[in-house]
Amino acid sequence: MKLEEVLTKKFYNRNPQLVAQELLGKLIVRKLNKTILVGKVVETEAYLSSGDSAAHNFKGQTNRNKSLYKNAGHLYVHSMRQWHLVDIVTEGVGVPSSVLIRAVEPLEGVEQMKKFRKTEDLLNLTSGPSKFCQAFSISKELDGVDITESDSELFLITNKNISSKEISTSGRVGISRAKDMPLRFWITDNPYISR
DNA sequence: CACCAGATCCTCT
DNA sequence: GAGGATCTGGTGG
Repeated sequence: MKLEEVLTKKFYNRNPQLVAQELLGKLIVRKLNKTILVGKVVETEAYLSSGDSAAHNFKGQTNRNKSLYKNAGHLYVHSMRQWHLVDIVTEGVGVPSSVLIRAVEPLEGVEQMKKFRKTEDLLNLTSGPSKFCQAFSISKELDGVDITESDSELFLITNKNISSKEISTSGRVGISRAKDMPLRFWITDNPYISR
């Protein structure tokens, strides 16, 4: 059995609450021309396919959110003011649910991340959804990309499992509607959590 | 075409 | 903890 495996469509093709929790502790790998960046996922949020007024699909499909309607394991990259945010699509084609990557712990390629972020502060490199996108050079070019192949520009691999006892939960942050749904998950006491 | 909301970040108090 | 910077897509006239 291999120690590391690329997370497959099967992994992502489940409800977003479950995927959001199971993504914690997984390694996210970004392949660039000359560098490989690796981080450990430490904070996520789930967005639901229906009944979730904070989700971008709440009012139906538009040009902006069309990637959410793709199959499990595609990226949905959108812009927030001058920044970017990235979700991984969960569940099947036409079911627009996803998991937002809110924070990771930098593991490899830290020097490159510092350049992208224009800071030397390790704790400030990836401790927020747009900080992470900056550090990992994620922008609209990756919108709609399939990340279930090991030759993807971005993919996730298995890692030591996080037990449910190490996971904390709260309402999602930075949104004005559906604030109270307990859909934010993070690894308790990890120093790279946002806010 | 104008308006506005928004899954953020950064710099001060 | 508050306020400003600053950009893009959606909606309506």
